[in-house]
Amino acid sequence: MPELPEVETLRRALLPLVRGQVLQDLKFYRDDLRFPIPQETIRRECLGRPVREISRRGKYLLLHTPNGALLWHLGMSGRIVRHSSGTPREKHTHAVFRFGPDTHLHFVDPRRFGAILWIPREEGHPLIDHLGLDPLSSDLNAKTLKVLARKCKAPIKSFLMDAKRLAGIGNIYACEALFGTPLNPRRRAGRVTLAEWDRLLIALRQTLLRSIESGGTTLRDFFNTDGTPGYYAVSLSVYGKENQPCPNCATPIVRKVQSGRSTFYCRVCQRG
DNA sequence: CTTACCGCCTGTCGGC
DNA sequence: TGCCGACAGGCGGTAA
Repeated sequence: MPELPEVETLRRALLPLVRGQVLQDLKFYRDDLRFPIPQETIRRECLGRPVREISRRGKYLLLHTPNGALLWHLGMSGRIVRHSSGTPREKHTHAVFRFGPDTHLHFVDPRRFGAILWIPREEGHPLIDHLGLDPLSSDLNAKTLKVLARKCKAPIKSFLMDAKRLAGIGNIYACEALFGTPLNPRRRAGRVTLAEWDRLLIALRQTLLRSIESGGTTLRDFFNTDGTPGYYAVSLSVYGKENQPCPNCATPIVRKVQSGRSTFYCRVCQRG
C-alpha cells in the first residue's frame, strides 16, 4: 500500500535511472488498470523523448518529458521493478518502459488499482488538480490546518486521509501520526485546537520523514525498484498491532473500524 | 457543500 | 488437504 513515503522512496530510486534518459521502447500488456491506459497517446508523446524530472503529488508520480508528463499511480499493490534485457515478466506485469539496455522498468500491479495516464504540457488533470497540500510542504502550518478543518465534522483520522485536504496520507501514517501526537482518532477534526494541530503536524512530518529515511514501509506488497523492501515496518507503533502492547504504556492496542477502514490506537495514551 | 459507503481487484489467511 | 468467506485499501462514484 504505497503511501507518500513509499512513493517518495520510489521517486528517489527512479531519478538516477531515468533522468536525462530517452524512452526507447514501450510495451503494454493490458488495456486498462483502474482507468483505460491511453496507449497510443503515450506511445506518440513519450517514445524517443527524455525524462527531464520526476515529481510527486501526493501518491502520484509524474515523469516529465518536454511535452507533458507520464502519470503513474501504484494503487495499493503496485511496484516498479527494474530489470535488464531479457528478464521474463513476472505475473501481473502490465507495462514495460525501456530507457536503456539495463533499465527496463516493469509496472507490476496485481490488484490493478493503479493508473498509467498522460498529462499534456500546460494542462491539468482531474486526478491531481484537486489534491490538497503536501504534508511536507513548507506552505503548511498549524494555522492552515486549523482553517482547513473549520466546520469539519469528520473524525480527525478521516480528515488526515482525505486527499483533497492533505495529499499522500494513507491508513498507516494517519494512525502513526495520531499516536505520536497523541490524539484520539475519533476526535472531530473541527474541534482540534491550534496547539494540537501543531503537535500533529510535527508528529506527521516526523513519521513521514523517518519512513522515507528507512525506504518506506513494507508489509507485503511494497518493494523498491531493485527489490529491496522498506524498513519502516519495524518502527510502526500501532498500525497492525491489535492486542499488542502500546510502546508507551503497554496497554493492548485496539482496532476500530472508521469509515470502513481499520484504525489502530492506544485507548490510554490517545485520549485527547 | 458535507460525510458515508460501495465496488473495483487479487493474494492471503483462518475456520471448517 | 482443500474450499470458502473475510479482509486488506486508494479512490472515484454515488447516495443521503
